Amino acid sequence: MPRLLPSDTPPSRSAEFLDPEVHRRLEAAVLDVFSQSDFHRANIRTIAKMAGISFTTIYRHYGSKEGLLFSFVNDWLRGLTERMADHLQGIEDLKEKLRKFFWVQLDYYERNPGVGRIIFMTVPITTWMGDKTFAQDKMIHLFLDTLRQGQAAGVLNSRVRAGVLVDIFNGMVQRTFFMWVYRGQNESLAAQANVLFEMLWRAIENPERPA
Amino acid sequence: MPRLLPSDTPPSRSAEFLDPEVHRRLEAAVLDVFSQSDFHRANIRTIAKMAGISFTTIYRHYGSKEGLLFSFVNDWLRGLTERMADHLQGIEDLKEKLRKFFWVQLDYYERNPGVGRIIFMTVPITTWMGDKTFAQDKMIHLFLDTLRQGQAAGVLNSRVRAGVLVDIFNGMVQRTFFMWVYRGQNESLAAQANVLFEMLWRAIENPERPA
Amino acid sequence: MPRLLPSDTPPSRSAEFLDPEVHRRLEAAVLDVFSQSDFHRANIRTIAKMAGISFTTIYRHYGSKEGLLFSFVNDWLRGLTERMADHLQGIEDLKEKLRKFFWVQLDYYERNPGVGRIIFMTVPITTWMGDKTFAQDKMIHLFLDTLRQGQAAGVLNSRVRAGVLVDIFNGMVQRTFFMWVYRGQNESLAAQANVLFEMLWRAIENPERPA
Amino acid sequence: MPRLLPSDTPPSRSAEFLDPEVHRRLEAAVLDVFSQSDFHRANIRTIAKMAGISFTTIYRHYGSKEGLLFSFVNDWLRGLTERMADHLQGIEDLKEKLRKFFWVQLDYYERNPGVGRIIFMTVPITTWMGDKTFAQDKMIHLFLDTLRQGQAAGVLNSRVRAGVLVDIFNGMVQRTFFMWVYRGQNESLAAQANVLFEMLWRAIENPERPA
DNA sequence: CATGAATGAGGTTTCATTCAT
DNA sequence: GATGAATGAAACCTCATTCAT
Repeated sequence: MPRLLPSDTPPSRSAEFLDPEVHRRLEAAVLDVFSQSDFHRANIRTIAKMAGISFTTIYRHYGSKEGLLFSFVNDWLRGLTERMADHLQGIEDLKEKLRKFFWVQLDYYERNPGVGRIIFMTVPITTWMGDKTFAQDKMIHLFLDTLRQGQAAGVLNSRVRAGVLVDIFNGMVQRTFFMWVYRGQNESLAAQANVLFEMLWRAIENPERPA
Repeated sequence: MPRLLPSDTPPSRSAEFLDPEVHRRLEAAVLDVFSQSDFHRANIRTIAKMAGISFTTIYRHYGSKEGLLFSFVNDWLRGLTERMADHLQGIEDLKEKLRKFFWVQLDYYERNPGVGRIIFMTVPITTWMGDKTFAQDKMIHLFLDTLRQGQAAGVLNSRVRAGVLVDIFNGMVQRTFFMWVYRGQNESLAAQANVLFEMLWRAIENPERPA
Repeated sequence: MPRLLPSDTPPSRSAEFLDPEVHRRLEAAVLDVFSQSDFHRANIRTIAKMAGISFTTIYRHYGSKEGLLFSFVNDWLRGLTERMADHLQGIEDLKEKLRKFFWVQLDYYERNPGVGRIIFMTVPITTWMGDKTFAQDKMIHLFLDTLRQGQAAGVLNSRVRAGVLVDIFNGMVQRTFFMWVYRGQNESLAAQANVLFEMLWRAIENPERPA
Repeated sequence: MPRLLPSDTPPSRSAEFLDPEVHRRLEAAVLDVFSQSDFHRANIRTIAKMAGISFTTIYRHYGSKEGLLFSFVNDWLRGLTERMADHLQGIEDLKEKLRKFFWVQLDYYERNPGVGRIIFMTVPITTWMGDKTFAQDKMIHLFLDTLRQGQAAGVLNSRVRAGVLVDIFNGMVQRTFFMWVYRGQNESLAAQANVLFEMLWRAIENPERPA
């Protein structure tokens, strides 16, 4: 069964030696605090107290407030990426692949709204740009390859770079998640995946392709 | 000719009585500092020095760091909204209207990349949610009405709420702007408007409509 | 009839040209604010508002917060001095003179507790030392002469400088006033004058004098 | 030998955990700054610099400018009280007890003129009234009891409350100290104790007592 | 190693005082 | 001359980060 919860994945970076139980408590605290308050309002001492450790310990393991957040976000996104890879297995059809790609993301953020809030809402994008691993997002690269193949095969619109197709996808994920939160998280997010994906698909498919 | 530069629009809030020249310098400083650094790194004292005024004066007029930023962003967005209204005049065709809507935004942010950086990149979305005027964005409401009419007329996809169409539009604007900056602001942003809009259009148009 | 109320005396310094009615309101405000709060907590803007004038006007007339206070305290003390001179007239006996001297002060501060609070309680002594007129207190000089005559005549203790006798007198006035306020201003201050003065008298009279 | 210098007594309040050496430097700085300038002119940052610590540390330990001053004044006065208790031991005669009481104070303030300046000159009395420990001055209470016993025994004037006798004493101490400073701290203050005390004694002794 | 104390930066607030109208 | 805006200083407060034990 695929990994869903962040704590199922081992910590990255220097956190290797943090006691697993402590690591779990710290993760919960990070998720809670950073998802509830803007990055600059989030207080490391509060996080430390919630995790039952001293804030100095956090510093020794993660170096800085950003380091702490980046480490956990990487864990979380790795979890998402692994699940994505797992889900994409055995799907041959490009459209179905992309549909799945879209659905897995919405489903993940619906199950982990705190993670979504952190990535899309409480932390400014420029902060992510300071994270080296941000640019190396494996998921994106896998996705890009798929899209390029689709363009080469004439299925997808090839008038634009594949990156643009990614942008459309991601813009949709981000905006959809944000508005879902903004409007109160009422309906299911994943349940909207199909109708949204169909629109997305029409956006990126090759308009000249013979139907 | 339409208003393009932020300073062309009168200040909002309590800034009414700030000397126009000082207001212009302050605007330049706010634009500079907030677009270069994350919100929490932006330093009010630096802004005051750049604007050649005392930082107490800023506080008396704007009340807080957020107040300062919100005030100018409101000015800027009002400028964008006015320009938008100006440009949309006389366009009857729905598709052309939406195309214009998309283009004006990309063009605006290309000309005012600092404003775009502030709105989309350096300030977390949750901070904007604290701004009362954020939700009252007139531009969005105008846009929503147009989209609803399009749905009613069977031109646009009516399986989703009009809000979703807005989300797709805005997600595209935001993501496109961000990636444009991220990739170095090389090509013209507005120049991509048409090809991107065509994709957008296919995403939102009514798929069952007889062609 | 002797001058009792501060406003009966004309303003000093540069305040000559302040409208008499404004001057009266300003005096009331100064008395109120400086007697209720420590010097550094007293707020010039509050005073100005209470007096119905702009704080800038105060600055033009009095130059500074200290200048404002000094000016009125001088007016008030001049009133006390004049009344003192008035009362001492026609008293030949040294002891009766000193008794009167003591009584007039207690009586004055009982009637003008705000003035007493300002002089003895809310303003640090060092602040008074910055007031040129402080050292030139005419009342003290008149008093000193009287005491010196008493020493020369063998009536008062001449083992100490006359200044010391003044200190004992003033220390008693100040401490008595302060404790009267501290204990709630219950009994009459002037009513205690006689019993206190008798003690004072025994302190300063020449112990070797044949009874 | 009795404790004389302020730093010989342990710190009060939250300062328990301040490094002793730092505490000593801070005490010196507080003594210096607050004795030279009026309370409202005293600058915490200057004090911090002089003490070689960060001004945040001062705030964490003392909470406010007043808290800082109150803490040290309490230390100092505790030192005086202890020395007083030490000196009064073994004195049976009331007059000698009071003489000692007077002398110890003058001697203390002569050795610690900065403390005297702070208590009597640079800080307004009303500020002390905000200090809870001000009213609980143990020294005063010890003294009061002694005076009451003297009144009961018919040695001291019992026409006035014992509190009045304290007032006379304290008024004399305060005024004597102030004028000593005002006149340039030339002669020894303690050396004047005896002649002043004899005057004081005549003021408070029972005038009807058979000699 | 883990911890709490100290630090420095900077947001916020209040005011006496000065500037410009 | 009278006024309000602007200034600069400093108290106050919080926090990320570093230091020392």
